[in-house]
Amino acid sequence: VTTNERATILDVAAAAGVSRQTVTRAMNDMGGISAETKERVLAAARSLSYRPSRFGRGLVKGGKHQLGLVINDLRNPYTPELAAAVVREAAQRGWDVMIADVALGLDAATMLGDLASQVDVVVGYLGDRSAEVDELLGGLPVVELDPTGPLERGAVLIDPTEAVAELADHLVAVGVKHPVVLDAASDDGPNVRARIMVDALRARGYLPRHVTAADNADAAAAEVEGVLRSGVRTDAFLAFNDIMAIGALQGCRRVGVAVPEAVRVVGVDGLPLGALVSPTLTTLVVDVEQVARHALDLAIGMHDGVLPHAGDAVVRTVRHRLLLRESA
Amino acid sequence: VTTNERATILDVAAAAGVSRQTVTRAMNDMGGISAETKERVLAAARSLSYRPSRFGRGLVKGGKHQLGLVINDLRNPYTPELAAAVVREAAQRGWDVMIADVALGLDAATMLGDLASQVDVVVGYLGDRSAEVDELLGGLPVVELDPTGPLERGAVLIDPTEAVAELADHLVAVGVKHPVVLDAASDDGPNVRARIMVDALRARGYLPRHVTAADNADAAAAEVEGVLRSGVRTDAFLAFNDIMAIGALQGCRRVGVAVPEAVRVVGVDGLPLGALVSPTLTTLVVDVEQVARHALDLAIGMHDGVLPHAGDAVVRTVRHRLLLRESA
DNA sequence: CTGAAAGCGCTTACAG
DNA sequence: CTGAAAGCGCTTACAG
Repeated sequence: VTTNERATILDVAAAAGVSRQTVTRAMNDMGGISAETKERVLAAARSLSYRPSRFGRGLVKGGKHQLGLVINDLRNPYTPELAAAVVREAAQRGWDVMIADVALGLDAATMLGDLASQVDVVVGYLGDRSAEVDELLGGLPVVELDPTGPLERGAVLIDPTEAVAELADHLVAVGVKHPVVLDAASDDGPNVRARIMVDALRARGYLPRHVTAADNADAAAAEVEGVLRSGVRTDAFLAFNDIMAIGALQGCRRVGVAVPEAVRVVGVDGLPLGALVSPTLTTLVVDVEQVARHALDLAIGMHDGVLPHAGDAVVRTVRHRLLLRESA
Repeated sequence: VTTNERATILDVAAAAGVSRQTVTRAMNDMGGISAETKERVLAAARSLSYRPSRFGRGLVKGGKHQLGLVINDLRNPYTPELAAAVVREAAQRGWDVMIADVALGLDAATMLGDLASQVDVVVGYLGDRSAEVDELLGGLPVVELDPTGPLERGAVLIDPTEAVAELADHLVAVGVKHPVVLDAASDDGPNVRARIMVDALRARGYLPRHVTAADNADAAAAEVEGVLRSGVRTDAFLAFNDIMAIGALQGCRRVGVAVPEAVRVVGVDGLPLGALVSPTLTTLVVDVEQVARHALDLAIGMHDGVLPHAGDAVVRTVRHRLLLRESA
């Protein structure tokens, strides 16, 4: 029988002239089967391109748990750091992870709904989709990473407050007078992190400027170049993240301004990349391993019913850490 | 009935006092059900934390196809570029992708065997695991990316030959006299790509040195520093990849050697990162989108039986492209 | 609008 | 060493 359909265990059994459970024994190296029969069955399986259905098998054997990781763009250097940490942490606990990259230009709602039907829990950056997520994910345990909206479910907060305070003290100590906060442009006004920076600087007597650029190195470089050429005195840039900080480094270079001598530059994230540029980048490091650990703790806890996964939010907090390198 | 087991459709049916297919109707927004009943069922489902089994559903509905992506380390900057391209390409064709990172320190054999039972095809970097893969993956269609061993299955080759020739011509044109090939250290001797570089240089009358360092920026920087301080005349480094090239840039900086004036540096991969360093990095770009497209073509072709997936190797080739920037 | 029956593809006891 | 039966959790016709 040559059809376009995928072969099933019964097809193999028929082709080999045995029963289905003999096929199971052969396919799964189970013993209780003669070498000769086994060979015949495997040959039949091969010739039919037979592969056990993961659904049939999963239904009876249970299958491994699957975690859905929602991310925003794998090409944003921070993302793979986080994804790698989640994948590793999950693997250690015997969970598989399935990645949905929402920045793919495909319909995000469809992707999430689709993911929901494949996995047991969801972890990730929901951003402004946070609201619609509950419907799409239909009661699935969800752990939101660094949520921007209200806390309605499991969440891992990433809190820069203390590291920013430490950074501000450092800037005071090295004599910075005119810092600028270089924020990522957003429709909703200043990002929380930028506000925290501004507040910390104000608390120390500064009158920081707040400028914005698109969240990439080129735009940041252009903005920094503009600020430096504008004639307004500036001796430090606190960037929204490392990529923008690296753009700031480029901007300084173009204008011929020395970092850190004339202008100091600080990023956020702690990407390995920051150690590869020159001058090396001072930054507020996120411990992604810790983020991943908390996320998995919460997700699995909710999945197992140890933690509530509706109503009250269960929250863990990870704090940034100031890493002084050459640029500030 | 409060047990630790996961609720099934029958539990919900019982709790709501309806039949199982009424539960199906409620859960799947199917109509043919009164608003009142639906609400009662959904409430029961909620209170039992009921979620349809993906196996039960998949068995009858078929489920989306899943592609297993085997990669070596998400934190290696090239990897997420590739992974993002594969995820996007797969999403466009309606396939889900599941990632197995073999560099996780977990048992690779277990991971692969595990992956095999979850997916319909496998795509990825098998490296020296290539040999054992057939057993682990049990007849699954496999597309190997940039294989190092013999071609035994689907494969996407990434061929630098032409770009290296072009690069060598360029080096001649700009007056390079003493190029060094900076290879990634390996137990099996020089990498193929390094050999191609050496050959191309020799063909143009050079007597290139071949040095090695561990495949990371720090090791490359140290090696380059050593070469430069050794007194042996050197005016170009052809690195195994961009990360090592960026290390070479650091090495030159430490010794106080100007790039590209005194020494030229070239990488391979075409990472976005190369545009962020100073000087910007000349490199041999891999078109990861194209790699992903070919990989999916082959994988899906093999899966659908259009392409053979045993015996003859089905191969596609992607060529590097020389991208001249500041460093060479 | 609701329910009884059949079946998706597999594995796990249980017989022989 | 091999096979007949039951069942995993769901959905899809088919009746009513």
